Amino acid sequence: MALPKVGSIGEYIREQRQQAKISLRQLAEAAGVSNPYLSQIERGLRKPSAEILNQIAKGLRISSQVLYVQAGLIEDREPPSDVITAIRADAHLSERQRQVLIDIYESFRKETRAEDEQTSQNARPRHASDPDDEPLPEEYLAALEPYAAPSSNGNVTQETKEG
Amino acid sequence: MALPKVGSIGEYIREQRQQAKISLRQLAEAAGVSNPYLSQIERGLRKPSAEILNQIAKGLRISSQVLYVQAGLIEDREPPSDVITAIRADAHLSERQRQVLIDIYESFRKETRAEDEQTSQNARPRHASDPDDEPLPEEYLAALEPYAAPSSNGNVTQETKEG
DNA sequence: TCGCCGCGTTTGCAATTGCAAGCAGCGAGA
DNA sequence: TCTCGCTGCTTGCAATTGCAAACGCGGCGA
Repeated sequence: MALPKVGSIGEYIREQRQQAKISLRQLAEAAGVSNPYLSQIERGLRKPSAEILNQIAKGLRISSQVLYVQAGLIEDREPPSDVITAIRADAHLSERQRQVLIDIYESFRKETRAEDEQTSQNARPRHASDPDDEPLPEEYLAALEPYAAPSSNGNVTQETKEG
Repeated sequence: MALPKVGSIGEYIREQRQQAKISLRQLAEAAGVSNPYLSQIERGLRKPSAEILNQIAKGLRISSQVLYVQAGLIEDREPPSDVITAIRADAHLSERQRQVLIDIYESFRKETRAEDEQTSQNARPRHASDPDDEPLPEEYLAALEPYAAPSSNGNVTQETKEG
């Protein structure tokens, strides 16, 4: 249902606000938005941006994702079921880390499949480049480098930093 | 502050787009936004609304949540990642492979968290006696051994995100 | 040498967001 | 009665979004 239901997001916010027994102005201040604007949002006259939505969610102490779903900004809670999807959906990982994990995983899959190549239905090729003939390049080992250190150093060194 | 890094969302989109090997115009059409607007978004000149972000996510075939987190629209205090759940649920992996993947993943998480730690006090405090802090023992490297084939090409594509 | 096509970018402009200021209604206390 | 203080709502207005049109650049075939 693509239908944004712009109105319903406002109703939902109002419901939540009244359930929390706080006034429009209180929520507005807690959320850091102006009172009139919140009023218009609740009545469906304005379509708040995600930033505002996020602040309102904070003011209401509810998950912003719930609000986003209500607003139609997130399709639905689609929990990633398989490993690769989960890795891809993990926002905590850097792009490189993601790639390393995926490639290692795929290599593992291949290794296992070679051992018992009877259960391979569930396997699904993810990339156009099927890494069938390439072992893990040293890039991956480089990514693992911090862990290859002898046990004299127990700390993890960052590979990339941004600032 | 959460330091939204509004610019980084554009870079991220551009990265994803180039990784998918599609042109700006193609993505724009797939996402249903205008080409110039997408151009401005990618260069950080415009801050796209969540609606646009959602459409771009669809065009890129990636999770919109990831984009929202990148845009700072969702606090990344998300539920503990489904990556581990997915790994544990994967019947094709051996127990040792599973352990390797999980440990690598957790180490990655730790690195990233160490970077984020300045901005969010929500990060889990880590003590030195925390058993999770151990580096990967050589056992894990042994598990990776078959892939450690020393290819003579020292070609590591190092992507510096920004300077 | 043209013309054509695709790439990303720049340039105005309509539409919209989001806010400050102000308005009307209601209950409490003097 | 008047006056606070609170509720939510209406009204302009600056700032921003998002787009259509047009631009410069480079490659390719006639």
